[in-house]
Amino acid sequence: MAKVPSAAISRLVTYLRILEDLEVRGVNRTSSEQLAEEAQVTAFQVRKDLSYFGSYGTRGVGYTVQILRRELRQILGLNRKWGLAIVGMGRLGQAIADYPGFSEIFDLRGLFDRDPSKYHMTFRGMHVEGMDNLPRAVAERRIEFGLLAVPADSAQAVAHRLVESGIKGILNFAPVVLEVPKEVAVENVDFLAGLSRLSFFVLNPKWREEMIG
Amino acid sequence: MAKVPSAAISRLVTYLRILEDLEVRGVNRTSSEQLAEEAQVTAFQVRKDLSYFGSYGTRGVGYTVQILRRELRQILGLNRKWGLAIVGMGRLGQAIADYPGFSEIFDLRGLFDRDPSKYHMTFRGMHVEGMDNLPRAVAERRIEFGLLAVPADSAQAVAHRLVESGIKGILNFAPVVLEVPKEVAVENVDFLAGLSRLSFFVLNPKWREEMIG
DNA sequence: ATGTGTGAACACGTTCACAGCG
DNA sequence: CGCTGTGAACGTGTTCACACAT
Repeated sequence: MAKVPSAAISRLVTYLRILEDLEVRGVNRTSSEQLAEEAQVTAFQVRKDLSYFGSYGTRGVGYTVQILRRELRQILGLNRKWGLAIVGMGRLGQAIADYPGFSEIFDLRGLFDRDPSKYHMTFRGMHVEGMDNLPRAVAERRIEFGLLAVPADSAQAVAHRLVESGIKGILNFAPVVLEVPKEVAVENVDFLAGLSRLSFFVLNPKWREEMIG
Repeated sequence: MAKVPSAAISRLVTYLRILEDLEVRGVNRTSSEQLAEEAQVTAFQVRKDLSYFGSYGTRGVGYTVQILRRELRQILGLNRKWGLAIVGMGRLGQAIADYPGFSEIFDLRGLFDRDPSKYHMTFRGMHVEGMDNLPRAVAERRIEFGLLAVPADSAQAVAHRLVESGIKGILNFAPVVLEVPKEVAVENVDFLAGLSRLSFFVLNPKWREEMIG
Protein backbone atom coordinates (compact mmCIF):
# COMPACT_ATOMS: atom_id res chain seq x y z
CA MET A 1 0.00 0.00 0.00
CA ALA A 2 1.59 3.24 -1.20
CA LYS A 3 1.48 6.47 0.75
CA VAL A 4 -2.15 7.47 1.16
CA PRO A 5 -3.08 11.14 1.51
CA SER A 6 -4.96 11.49 4.76
CA ALA A 7 -7.57 13.63 3.00
CA ALA A 8 -8.34 10.51 0.98
CA ILE A 9 -9.38 8.72 4.17
CA SER A 10 -11.94 11.41 4.92
CA ARG A 11 -13.34 11.03 1.43
CA LEU A 12 -13.52 7.24 1.84
CA VAL A 13 -15.79 7.80 4.83
CA THR A 14 -18.04 9.91 2.61
CA TYR A 15 -18.10 7.31 -0.17
CA LEU A 16 -19.02 4.67 2.37
CA ARG A 17 -21.94 6.73 3.60
CA ILE A 18 -23.17 7.22 0.05
CA LEU A 19 -22.88 3.51 -0.66
CA GLU A 20 -24.85 2.64 2.46
CA ASP A 21 -27.50 5.06 1.37
CA LEU A 22 -27.58 3.53 -2.13
CA GLU A 23 -27.84 0.07 -0.65
CA VAL A 24 -30.80 1.08 1.52
CA ARG A 25 -32.45 2.49 -1.60
CA GLY A 26 -32.00 -0.86 -3.32
CA VAL A 27 -29.40 0.32 -5.87
CA ASN A 28 -26.74 -2.28 -6.51
CA ARG A 29 -24.57 -0.87 -9.22
CA THR A 30 -22.80 2.47 -9.28
CA SER A 31 -19.92 4.31 -10.93
CA SER A 32 -17.12 6.67 -10.01
CA GLU A 33 -19.18 9.37 -11.68
CA GLN A 34 -22.22 8.85 -9.49
CA LEU A 35 -20.15 8.63 -6.31
CA ALA A 36 -18.27 11.77 -7.37
CA GLU A 37 -21.47 13.71 -7.87
CA GLU A 38 -22.89 12.80 -4.49
CA ALA A 39 -19.62 13.38 -2.66
CA GLN A 40 -19.02 16.61 -4.57
CA VAL A 41 -15.59 15.65 -5.86
CA THR A 42 -14.39 14.59 -9.33
CA ALA A 43 -14.68 11.06 -10.72
CA PHE A 44 -10.88 11.05 -11.09
CA GLN A 45 -10.60 11.68 -7.40
CA VAL A 46 -12.92 8.82 -6.52
CA ARG A 47 -11.03 6.33 -8.66
CA LYS A 48 -7.65 7.50 -7.43
CA ASP A 49 -8.74 7.31 -3.80
CA LEU A 50 -9.95 3.74 -4.28
CA SER A 51 -6.84 2.77 -6.24
CA TYR A 52 -4.62 3.43 -3.21
CA PHE A 53 -6.15 0.31 -1.70
CA GLY A 54 -6.99 -1.94 -4.63
CA SER A 55 -9.26 -2.55 -7.60
CA TYR A 56 -12.85 -3.01 -6.59
CA GLY A 57 -14.72 -2.29 -9.79
CA THR A 58 -15.24 -3.83 -13.21
CA ARG A 59 -13.90 -1.96 -16.23
CA GLY A 60 -16.62 -0.86 -18.58
CA VAL A 61 -19.25 -1.56 -15.93
CA GLY A 62 -18.68 0.17 -12.62
CA TYR A 63 -18.86 -0.90 -9.01
CA THR A 64 -21.17 -3.27 -7.20
CA VAL A 65 -22.56 -1.29 -4.29
CA GLN A 66 -22.47 -4.17 -1.83
CA ILE A 67 -18.92 -5.19 -2.69
CA LEU A 68 -17.48 -1.71 -2.59
CA ARG A 69 -19.31 -1.03 0.63
CA ARG A 70 -17.80 -4.11 2.23
CA GLU A 71 -14.32 -3.25 0.97
CA LEU A 72 -14.52 0.28 2.33
CA ARG A 73 -15.69 -0.94 5.71
CA GLN A 74 -12.73 -3.31 5.68
CA ILE A 75 -10.26 -0.56 4.75
CA LEU A 76 -11.62 1.79 7.40
CA GLY A 77 -11.65 -0.91 10.05
CA LEU A 78 -15.42 -0.75 10.43
CA ASN A 79 -16.12 -4.43 9.84
CA ARG A 80 -15.61 -4.98 13.52
CA LYS A 81 -16.97 -3.08 16.48
CA TRP A 82 -14.58 -0.83 18.31
CA GLY A 83 -14.94 -0.31 22.03
CA LEU A 84 -15.56 3.28 23.00
CA ALA A 85 -15.65 5.18 26.27
CA ILE A 86 -17.12 8.65 26.62
CA VAL A 87 -15.30 10.77 29.17
CA GLY A 88 -17.23 13.80 30.36
CA MET A 89 -20.97 13.33 30.69
CA GLY A 90 -22.12 16.94 30.53
CA ARG A 91 -24.63 18.03 27.93
CA LEU A 92 -22.35 17.18 25.05
CA GLY A 93 -21.38 13.74 26.34
CA GLN A 94 -25.03 12.93 26.97
CA ALA A 95 -26.04 14.04 23.49
CA ILE A 96 -23.33 11.89 21.96
CA ALA A 97 -24.24 8.85 24.07
CA ASP A 98 -27.76 8.97 22.64
CA TYR A 99 -26.73 9.89 19.10
CA PRO A 100 -28.53 7.70 16.55
CA GLY A 101 -26.47 5.59 14.15
CA PHE A 102 -23.65 5.57 16.64
CA SER A 103 -24.02 1.98 17.79
CA GLU A 104 -23.91 0.57 14.28
CA ILE A 105 -20.19 1.14 14.29
CA PHE A 106 -19.12 1.58 17.88
CA ASP A 107 -19.77 -0.33 21.02
CA LEU A 108 -20.21 1.90 24.02
CA ARG A 109 -18.27 0.30 26.87
CA GLY A 110 -18.06 3.03 29.47
CA LEU A 111 -19.29 6.46 30.53
CA PHE A 112 -17.09 8.47 32.86
CA ASP A 113 -17.40 11.70 34.76
CA ARG A 114 -15.68 13.09 37.82
CA ASP A 115 -18.92 14.40 39.28
CA PRO A 116 -20.51 11.76 41.59
CA SER A 117 -23.93 13.35 41.24
CA LYS A 118 -24.01 11.97 37.69
CA TYR A 119 -23.37 8.34 38.68
CA HIS A 120 -27.08 7.54 38.78
CA MET A 121 -27.59 8.54 35.16
CA THR A 122 -28.08 5.82 32.57
CA PHE A 123 -27.51 5.93 28.82
CA ARG A 124 -27.99 2.96 26.52
CA GLY A 125 -28.21 0.78 29.60
CA MET A 126 -24.93 1.97 31.12
CA HIS A 127 -24.34 3.84 34.33
CA VAL A 128 -21.95 6.76 34.56
CA GLU A 129 -18.82 5.83 36.52
CA GLY A 130 -16.10 7.72 38.35
CA MET A 131 -12.76 8.48 36.74
CA ASP A 132 -11.00 6.04 39.07
CA ASN A 133 -12.58 3.16 37.19
CA LEU A 134 -11.15 4.33 33.87
CA PRO A 135 -7.80 2.47 33.72
CA ARG A 136 -9.28 -0.86 34.73
CA ALA A 137 -12.25 -0.44 32.39
CA VAL A 138 -10.01 0.33 29.40
CA ALA A 139 -8.04 -2.86 29.99
CA GLU A 140 -10.85 -5.21 30.96
CA ARG A 141 -13.53 -4.08 28.52
CA ARG A 142 -11.20 -3.65 25.57
CA ILE A 143 -11.92 0.02 25.14
CA GLU A 144 -9.97 1.19 22.12
CA PHE A 145 -11.19 4.77 21.75
CA GLY A 146 -11.82 7.55 24.18
CA LEU A 147 -14.22 10.32 23.32
CA LEU A 148 -13.20 13.47 25.17
CA ALA A 149 -16.17 15.68 26.01
CA VAL A 150 -14.73 17.48 29.03
CA PRO A 151 -14.10 21.23 29.47
CA ALA A 152 -11.05 22.60 27.66
CA ASP A 153 -9.08 23.18 30.85
CA SER A 154 -9.15 19.55 31.93
CA ALA A 155 -8.86 17.99 28.46
CA GLN A 156 -5.08 17.51 28.51
CA ALA A 157 -5.10 15.90 31.95
CA VAL A 158 -7.87 13.49 30.98
CA ALA A 159 -6.08 12.71 27.70
CA HIS A 160 -3.04 11.73 29.78
CA ARG A 161 -5.11 9.35 31.84
CA LEU A 162 -6.60 7.80 28.73
CA VAL A 163 -3.15 7.32 27.22
CA GLU A 164 -1.80 5.79 30.43
CA SER A 165 -4.74 3.42 30.44
CA GLY A 166 -3.65 2.16 27.02
CA ILE A 167 -6.18 3.84 24.77
CA LYS A 168 -5.46 3.69 21.01
CA GLY A 169 -7.25 6.76 19.76
CA ILE A 170 -8.92 9.89 21.05
CA LEU A 171 -11.78 11.83 19.54
CA ASN A 172 -11.29 15.28 20.98
CA PHE A 173 -14.18 17.71 21.31
CA ALA A 174 -12.25 20.19 23.43
CA PRO A 175 -10.75 23.25 21.72
CA VAL A 176 -7.15 22.43 22.67
CA VAL A 177 -4.19 20.84 20.93
CA LEU A 178 -3.64 17.60 22.83
CA GLU A 179 -0.17 16.29 23.55
CA VAL A 180 -0.10 12.53 23.21
CA PRO A 181 2.49 9.94 22.15
CA LYS A 182 2.60 9.59 18.39
CA GLU A 183 1.23 6.02 18.48
CA VAL A 184 -2.05 7.41 19.79
CA ALA A 185 -4.29 8.74 17.03
CA VAL A 186 -6.18 11.95 17.70
CA GLU A 187 -9.07 13.44 15.76
CA ASN A 188 -10.25 16.92 16.58
CA VAL A 189 -13.94 17.65 16.25
CA ASP A 190 -14.14 21.15 17.51
CA PHE A 191 -17.19 23.08 16.50
CA LEU A 192 -15.90 26.41 17.80
CA ALA A 193 -12.97 26.11 15.39
CA GLY A 194 -15.49 25.36 12.66
CA LEU A 195 -17.40 28.51 13.48
CA SER A 196 -14.21 30.57 13.49
CA ARG A 197 -13.29 29.27 10.06
CA LEU A 198 -16.78 29.98 8.80
CA SER A 199 -16.37 33.61 9.81
CA PHE A 200 -13.23 33.83 7.75
CA PHE A 201 -14.67 32.20 4.67
CA VAL A 202 -17.81 34.29 4.88
CA LEU A 203 -15.86 37.46 5.45
CA ASN A 204 -13.58 36.86 2.55
CA PRO A 205 -15.13 36.43 -0.88
CA LYS A 206 -17.02 39.67 -1.21
CA TRP A 207 -18.20 40.73 2.24
CA ARG A 208 -14.67 41.41 3.42
CA GLU A 209 -14.34 45.09 2.46
CA GLU A 210 -17.70 46.19 3.70
CA MET A 211 -17.49 44.40 7.02
CA ILE A 212 -13.99 44.97 8.33
CA GLY A 213 -13.59 47.68 10.91
CA MET B 1 -3.66 39.09 -0.23
CA ALA B 2 -2.14 36.08 -2.01
CA LYS B 3 -3.80 32.69 -2.19
CA VAL B 4 -4.14 31.38 1.35
CA PRO B 5 -4.17 27.61 1.96
CA SER B 6 -7.37 26.82 3.80
CA ALA B 7 -5.40 24.66 6.21
CA ALA B 8 -3.66 27.86 7.25
CA ILE B 9 -6.99 29.28 8.42
CA SER B 10 -7.49 26.32 10.75
CA ARG B 11 -4.05 26.90 12.20
CA LEU B 12 -4.78 30.60 12.66
CA VAL B 13 -7.69 29.60 14.86
CA THR B 14 -5.30 27.52 16.94
CA TYR B 15 -2.76 30.33 17.23
CA LEU B 16 -5.51 32.67 18.36
CA ARG B 17 -6.55 30.26 21.10
CA ILE B 18 -2.96 29.98 22.29
CA LEU B 19 -2.58 33.76 22.32
CA GLU B 20 -5.77 34.18 24.32
CA ASP B 21 -4.45 31.65 26.79
CA LEU B 22 -1.09 33.47 27.01
CA GLU B 23 -2.89 36.76 27.56
CA VAL B 24 -4.95 35.33 30.40
CA ARG B 25 -1.71 34.07 31.94
CA GLY B 26 -0.30 37.57 31.78
CA VAL B 27 2.33 36.84 29.12
CA ASN B 28 2.73 39.71 26.69
CA ARG B 29 5.56 38.72 24.40
CA THR B 30 5.91 35.56 22.37
CA SER B 31 7.71 34.12 19.34
CA SER B 32 6.98 31.95 16.34
CA GLU B 33 8.90 29.22 18.17
CA GLN B 34 6.66 29.30 21.24
CA LEU B 35 3.47 29.40 19.19
CA ALA B 36 4.81 26.54 17.06
CA GLU B 37 5.48 24.38 20.09
CA GLU B 38 2.04 24.87 21.57
CA ALA B 39 0.26 24.41 18.25
CA GLN B 40 2.44 21.42 17.39
CA VAL B 41 3.65 22.76 14.06
CA THR B 42 7.00 24.22 12.97
CA ALA B 43 8.08 27.83 13.54
CA PHE B 44 8.41 28.17 9.75
CA GLN B 45 4.79 27.24 9.42
CA VAL B 46 3.67 29.82 11.96
CA ARG B 47 5.59 32.64 10.29
CA LYS B 48 4.42 31.65 6.82
CA ASP B 49 0.80 31.42 7.93
CA LEU B 50 0.97 34.90 9.42
CA SER B 51 2.82 36.29 6.40
CA TYR B 52 -0.15 35.54 4.15
CA PHE B 53 -1.91 38.39 5.91
CA GLY B 54 0.79 40.81 6.95
CA SER B 55 3.69 41.51 9.28
CA TYR B 56 2.66 41.57 12.88
CA GLY B 57 5.94 40.98 14.71
CA THR B 58 9.17 42.80 15.38
CA ARG B 59 12.33 41.34 13.84
CA GLY B 60 14.84 40.28 16.40
CA VAL B 61 12.18 40.48 19.12
CA GLY B 62 9.03 38.50 18.43
CA TYR B 63 5.31 39.20 18.70
CA THR B 64 3.33 41.20 21.21
CA VAL B 65 0.60 38.87 22.44
CA GLN B 66 -2.10 41.52 22.56
CA ILE B 67 -1.36 42.90 19.12
CA LEU B 68 -1.15 39.56 17.39
CA ARG B 69 -4.30 38.43 19.13
CA ARG B 70 -6.17 41.48 17.89
CA GLU B 71 -4.84 41.03 14.36
CA LEU B 72 -5.88 37.38 14.25
CA ARG B 73 -9.35 38.21 15.48
CA GLN B 74 -9.55 40.82 12.74
CA ILE B 75 -8.37 38.37 10.07
CA LEU B 76 -10.81 35.70 11.19
CA GLY B 77 -13.68 38.14 11.43
CA LEU B 78 -14.04 37.63 15.17
CA ASN B 79 -13.75 41.28 16.14
CA ARG B 80 -17.47 41.56 15.67
CA LYS B 81 -20.23 39.27 16.85
CA TRP B 82 -21.86 37.10 14.26
CA GLY B 83 -25.51 36.23 14.55
CA LEU B 84 -26.18 32.53 14.85
CA ALA B 85 -29.28 30.36 14.74
CA ILE B 86 -29.34 26.77 15.90
CA VAL B 87 -31.69 24.62 13.87
CA GLY B 88 -32.61 21.33 15.51
CA MET B 89 -32.99 21.45 19.27
CA GLY B 90 -32.52 17.79 20.10
CA ARG B 91 -29.84 16.71 22.55
CA LEU B 92 -27.03 17.99 20.37
CA GLY B 93 -28.61 21.36 19.69
CA GLN B 94 -29.31 21.79 23.39
CA ALA B 95 -25.76 20.90 24.34
CA ILE B 96 -24.40 23.41 21.84
CA ALA B 97 -26.77 26.16 22.99
CA ASP B 98 -25.34 25.84 26.49
CA TYR B 99 -21.72 25.34 25.42
CA PRO B 100 -19.40 27.58 27.45
CA GLY B 101 -17.19 30.05 25.60
CA PHE B 102 -19.66 30.11 22.77
CA SER B 103 -21.11 33.54 23.43
CA GLU B 104 -17.73 35.24 23.47
CA ILE B 105 -17.68 34.98 19.71
CA PHE B 106 -21.21 34.32 18.56
CA ASP B 107 -24.50 35.90 19.36
CA LEU B 108 -27.31 33.42 19.57
CA ARG B 109 -30.30 34.93 17.78
CA GLY B 110 -32.64 32.01 17.28
CA LEU B 111 -33.42 28.42 18.21
CA PHE B 112 -35.56 26.42 15.83
CA ASP B 113 -37.18 23.03 15.82
CA ARG B 114 -40.11 21.53 13.96
CA ASP B 115 -41.46 19.83 17.08
CA PRO B 116 -43.99 22.12 18.86
CA SER B 117 -43.50 20.26 22.15
CA LYS B 118 -40.07 21.93 22.36
CA TYR B 119 -41.37 25.49 22.05
CA HIS B 120 -41.56 25.95 25.80
CA MET B 121 -37.84 25.23 26.26
CA THR B 122 -35.51 28.11 27.01
CA PHE B 123 -31.75 28.37 26.45
CA ARG B 124 -29.73 31.48 27.23
CA GLY B 125 -32.99 33.34 27.60
CA MET B 126 -34.40 32.34 24.21
CA HIS B 127 -37.43 30.26 23.43
CA VAL B 128 -37.41 27.55 20.80
CA GLU B 129 -39.44 28.57 17.74
CA GLY B 130 -41.10 26.78 14.87
CA MET B 131 -39.43 26.45 11.48
CA ASP B 132 -41.95 28.82 9.92
CA ASN B 133 -40.32 31.72 11.76
CA LEU B 134 -36.92 30.96 10.26
CA PRO B 135 -36.93 33.11 7.09
CA ARG B 136 -38.22 36.19 8.85
CA ALA B 137 -35.85 35.71 11.78
CA VAL B 138 -32.80 35.41 9.51
CA ALA B 139 -33.66 38.69 7.83
CA GLU B 140 -34.85 40.70 10.82
CA ARG B 141 -32.33 39.55 13.43
CA ARG B 142 -29.34 39.60 11.09
CA ILE B 143 -28.60 35.92 11.48
CA GLU B 144 -25.45 35.19 9.45
CA PHE B 145 -24.81 31.56 10.37
CA GLY B 146 -26.98 28.53 10.74
CA LEU B 147 -25.90 25.65 12.90
CA LEU B 148 -27.46 22.45 11.58
CA ALA B 149 -28.11 19.94 14.33
CA VAL B 150 -30.97 18.02 12.72
CA PRO B 151 -31.10 14.33 11.75
CA ALA B 152 -29.17 13.39 8.61
CA ASP B 153 -32.30 12.72 6.58
CA SER B 154 -33.68 16.22 6.95
CA ALA B 155 -30.36 18.08 6.84
CA GLN B 156 -30.45 18.88 3.12
CA ALA B 157 -34.01 20.19 3.24
CA VAL B 158 -33.25 22.41 6.21
CA ALA B 159 -30.05 23.63 4.53
CA HIS B 160 -32.19 24.69 1.57
CA ARG B 161 -34.46 26.69 3.82
CA LEU B 162 -31.48 28.36 5.46
CA VAL B 163 -30.02 29.28 2.08
CA GLU B 164 -33.35 30.64 0.86
CA SER B 165 -33.56 32.74 3.99
CA GLY B 166 -30.26 34.38 3.04
CA ILE B 167 -27.87 32.67 5.45
CA LYS B 168 -24.15 33.21 4.78
CA GLY B 169 -22.64 30.10 6.30
CA ILE B 170 -23.67 26.73 7.67
CA LEU B 171 -22.00 24.69 10.36
CA ASN B 172 -23.15 21.20 9.55
CA PHE B 173 -23.27 18.50 12.23
CA ALA B 174 -25.16 16.02 10.07
CA PRO B 175 -23.20 13.26 8.31
CA VAL B 176 -24.21 14.30 4.81
CA VAL B 177 -22.62 16.29 2.01
CA LEU B 178 -24.77 19.39 1.72
CA GLU B 179 -25.59 20.94 -1.63
CA VAL B 180 -25.59 24.70 -1.36
CA PRO B 181 -24.75 27.59 -3.71
CA LYS B 182 -21.04 28.24 -3.75
CA GLU B 183 -21.39 31.65 -2.08
CA VAL B 184 -22.62 29.90 1.06
CA ALA B 185 -19.76 28.62 3.19
CA VAL B 186 -20.15 25.20 4.79
CA GLU B 187 -18.09 23.65 7.55
CA ASN B 188 -18.63 20.02 8.41
CA VAL B 189 -18.23 18.98 12.02
CA ASP B 190 -19.17 15.36 11.91
CA PHE B 191 -18.01 13.28 14.83
CA LEU B 192 -19.00 9.98 13.23
CA ALA B 193 -16.61 10.75 10.37
CA GLY B 194 -13.98 11.51 12.98
CA LEU B 195 -14.53 8.14 14.62
CA SER B 196 -14.36 6.36 11.27
CA ARG B 197 -11.05 8.02 10.46
CA LEU B 198 -9.74 7.14 13.90
CA SER B 199 -10.45 3.49 13.16
CA PHE B 200 -8.35 3.70 10.04
CA PHE B 201 -5.45 5.46 11.65
CA VAL B 202 -5.47 3.12 14.61
CA LEU B 203 -5.77 0.08 12.40
CA ASN B 204 -2.91 1.10 10.22
CA PRO B 205 0.46 1.69 11.85
CA LYS B 206 1.03 -1.64 13.50
CA TRP B 207 -2.32 -3.07 14.57
CA ARG B 208 -3.46 -3.61 11.02
CA GLU B 209 -2.21 -7.16 10.44
CA GLU B 210 -3.35 -8.55 13.74
CA MET B 211 -6.82 -7.06 13.63
CA ILE B 212 -8.08 -7.48 10.07
CA GLY B 213 -10.42 -10.36 9.44
C1' DA C 1 -18.15 0.78 -26.45
C1' DT C 2 -17.72 1.85 -21.80
C1' DG C 3 -15.93 2.88 -17.31
C1' DT C 4 -12.00 1.45 -14.38
C1' DG C 5 -7.13 1.81 -12.90
C1' DT C 6 -2.80 4.39 -12.91
C1' DG C 7 1.69 6.69 -14.31
C1' DA C 8 2.84 11.19 -15.31
C1' DA C 9 1.95 16.28 -15.37
C1' DC C 10 0.50 19.65 -12.66
C1' DA C 11 -0.84 22.54 -8.74
C1' DC C 12 -0.80 23.32 -4.19
C1' DG C 13 0.97 23.51 0.50
C1' DT C 14 5.04 23.02 3.38
C1' DT C 15 9.87 23.48 4.32
C1' DC C 16 13.82 25.92 4.15
C1' DA C 17 17.64 29.24 3.79
C1' DC C 18 18.57 33.49 4.10
C1' DA C 19 17.52 38.39 3.30
C1' DG C 20 15.70 42.22 5.95
C1' DC C 21 14.83 44.93 9.79
C1' DG C 22 14.97 46.29 14.49
C1' DC D 1 23.07 39.73 16.73
C1' DG D 2 18.09 37.76 16.90
C1' DC D 3 13.91 36.68 15.15
C1' DT D 4 10.77 37.86 11.62
C1' DG D 5 9.29 37.74 6.83
C1' DT D 6 9.47 35.56 2.23
C1' DG D 7 11.01 33.80 -2.47
C1' DA D 8 12.45 29.54 -4.05
C1' DA D 9 13.00 24.43 -3.52
C1' DC D 10 10.77 20.58 -2.31
C1' DG D 11 7.33 17.18 -1.47
C1' DT D 12 2.68 15.85 -1.30
C1' DG D 13 -1.97 15.62 -3.19
C1' DT D 14 -4.93 16.36 -7.27
C1' DT D 15 -5.89 16.27 -12.08
C1' DC D 16 -5.58 14.21 -16.24
C1' DA D 17 -5.00 11.27 -20.39
C1' DC D 18 -5.01 7.09 -21.79
C1' DA D 19 -4.02 2.09 -21.42
C1' DC D 20 -6.61 -1.81 -20.11
C1' DA D 21 -10.26 -5.03 -19.03
C1' DT D 22 -14.79 -6.66 -20.02
